[in-house]
Amino acid sequence: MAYPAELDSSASTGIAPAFSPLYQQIKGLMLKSLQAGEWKPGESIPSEVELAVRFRVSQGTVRKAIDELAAENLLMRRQGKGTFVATHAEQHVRYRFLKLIPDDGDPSSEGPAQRAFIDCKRLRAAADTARALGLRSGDPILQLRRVLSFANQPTILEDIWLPGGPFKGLTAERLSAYHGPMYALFETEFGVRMVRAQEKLRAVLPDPDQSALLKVAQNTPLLSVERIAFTYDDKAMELRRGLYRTDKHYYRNELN
Amino acid sequence: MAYPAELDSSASTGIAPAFSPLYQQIKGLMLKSLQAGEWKPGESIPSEVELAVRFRVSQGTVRKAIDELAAENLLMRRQGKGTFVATHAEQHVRYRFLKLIPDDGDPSSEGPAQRAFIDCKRLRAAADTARALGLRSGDPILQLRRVLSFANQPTILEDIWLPGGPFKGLTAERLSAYHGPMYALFETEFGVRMVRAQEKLRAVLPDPDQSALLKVAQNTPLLSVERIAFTYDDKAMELRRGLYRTDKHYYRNELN
DNA sequence: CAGTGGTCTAGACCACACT
DNA sequence: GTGTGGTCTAGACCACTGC
Repeated sequence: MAYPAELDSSASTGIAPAFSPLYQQIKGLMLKSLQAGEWKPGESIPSEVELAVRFRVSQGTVRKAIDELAAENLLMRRQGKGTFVATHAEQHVRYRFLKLIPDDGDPSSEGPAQRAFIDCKRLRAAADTARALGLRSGDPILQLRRVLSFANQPTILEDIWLPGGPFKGLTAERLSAYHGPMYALFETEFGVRMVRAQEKLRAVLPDPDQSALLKVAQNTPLLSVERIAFTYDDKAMELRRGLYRTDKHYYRNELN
Repeated sequence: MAYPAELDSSASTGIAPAFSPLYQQIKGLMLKSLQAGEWKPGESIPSEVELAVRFRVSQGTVRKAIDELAAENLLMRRQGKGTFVATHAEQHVRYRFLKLIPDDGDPSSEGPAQRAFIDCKRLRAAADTARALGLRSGDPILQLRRVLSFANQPTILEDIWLPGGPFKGLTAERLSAYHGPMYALFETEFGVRMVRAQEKLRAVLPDPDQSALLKVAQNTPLLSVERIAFTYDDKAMELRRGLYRTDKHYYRNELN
């Protein structure tokens, strides 16, 4: 269990010493362990004292590294139990990235979403899709389309694009068979953990296909939500275009 | 400079001891100082060592309190200079709550917004407005309407409701004369600092008035953004309904 | 009880800004 | 140089969990 101890001696680089605190370097090493799958979603990581020994620093320094990773929702601390790798499979963080809330404000009032997969095909990336995912035009990708219904009303229409490589073997059947958040399945089946995402929102009108699938009139304004989701290494691993009905729901955002 | 030292002795309450760490209590005291205006936006607060002496705790404990306040954007730390009360008047935090970004992604490309105040009247709060602001129906409130234009194109139509009491003396003239973010004026002129806000987003169609003011067709889908903004004590101090054009801009959101 | 994370302290030293 | 925030350490003790 000896460790490379590749901590920045801050010499020999010559140009741009760029002071990096110890705890940042520890954080980087821990990120590597997460990324490499040494610590898997839902599992506990070694205790603070163990890590302090391993990295040859004080417990306080390890602590500060963990603090930051916890603040970024990569780790979860539980007093008395340990520190755990965050996961999309837990009850109370499910749908962490879904900000659409029913008007009454209680997400549990309408029960879980009903999901219907309309489509799942493999094809070659178009230019814009490729760019968004950091691929090259023509690279193999996977395209999904699904409808989410709440209280038996179609509410969300989503088109999803995934890079073909990491998601080899993903089929409509496996998606339909899986109960729980899609990102939880990505974690367990493909080792892809979505860590962070950015969304671009617009108000749009649906095209005929879309209005039919959502069962709304064509002049119904809908919320367009384009999401790019990133993994540990800040690599884009999913492009998603959602169309949200907002007559009985709203998109909630907190500003700080 | 003696201090009340009203730190939780954690006795005598009887029911629910509810352990509260020292740094949380310090944080609470500092919040009071902010709220009371002892430390004003833009100014520096006492140094960590001074505060440690004042509160009779170690510097590390003060530090942790400040850390949390800084994480909530109430304070700003600047190494070598000091810790400052956050403000909406600074260049690099201007429009912190405005998430509408031009399609090219560069908020500075189109220069500052042109503002035009359409309306400013005092009236009595309707039931729903009153509830949102924590007032009673009929309480005096102030209603504003303005249009923000980017690159000479009307882009945002906003209706704003403010409680009459704290904003006594606010007029259309003062608003028009002031150059800079509206929230910065609130800070300097009325001692109201907006700290946090929540927004509800929907896709809607404009009514005739709205479409005329934004110079768009009536069947143009628009992004409706309803915001409630809060001050230090988590008291709602502003209700704002915005209509955003999203043909050349998008609403950007980061998910963590 | 032992093991975990959480708090608090005191002191040394570093990086940065101003003068 | 002085004063500020930032890092790192070592140790003591507290709160929570589960055996």
